[in-house]
Amino acid sequence: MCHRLADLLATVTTHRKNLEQQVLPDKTSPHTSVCEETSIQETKSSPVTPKHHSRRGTKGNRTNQSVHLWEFVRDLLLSPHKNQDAVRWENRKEGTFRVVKSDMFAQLWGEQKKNKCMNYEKLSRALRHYYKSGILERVDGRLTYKFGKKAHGWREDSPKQLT
DNA sequence: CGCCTATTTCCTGGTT
DNA sequence: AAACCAGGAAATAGGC
Repeated sequence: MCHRLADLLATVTTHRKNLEQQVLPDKTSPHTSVCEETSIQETKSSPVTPKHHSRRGTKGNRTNQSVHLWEFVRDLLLSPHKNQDAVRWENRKEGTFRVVKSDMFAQLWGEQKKNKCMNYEKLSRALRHYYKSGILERVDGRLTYKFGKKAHGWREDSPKQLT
């Protein structure tokens, strides 16, 4: 849920996260709606058919289906397909990449997660969490990140796993 | 149901 | 001044 619009209106005076404000019976808004921002609602009849892995094949198909953020970014980098200039390699060998269009970058992630309220601020926070786990490493320069030791599958000559 | 992980959401404050 | 970056906290969502 990402509709705190009512909150904003109510918290005009105090902006302290305390005060248990669990009383929000205000249903004055018939369609609180999600946080519609960019009214770009193309997809409707667009052929977004992923058309691959139709769940099955070898039995163990339950290990993961959620696609982690870093994998999503890696796949975006690896396929000039969708990635409309949202993110680009800075140095493929090093594993550094740069977010060119932060808005679209967040847009794409939002689509993937079916979250209309995604934005770069929140996406970048999730990315920052990766520094601690070693999936990403910090590098200087705005909008630039680097794959860490725990990330795999992004090298040009990487058969797959292999630390 | 509870625990756990991977984000997601929010926020304060600093930097470019 | 608008966009970013840094993290801490707390809330969620899905899996097990």
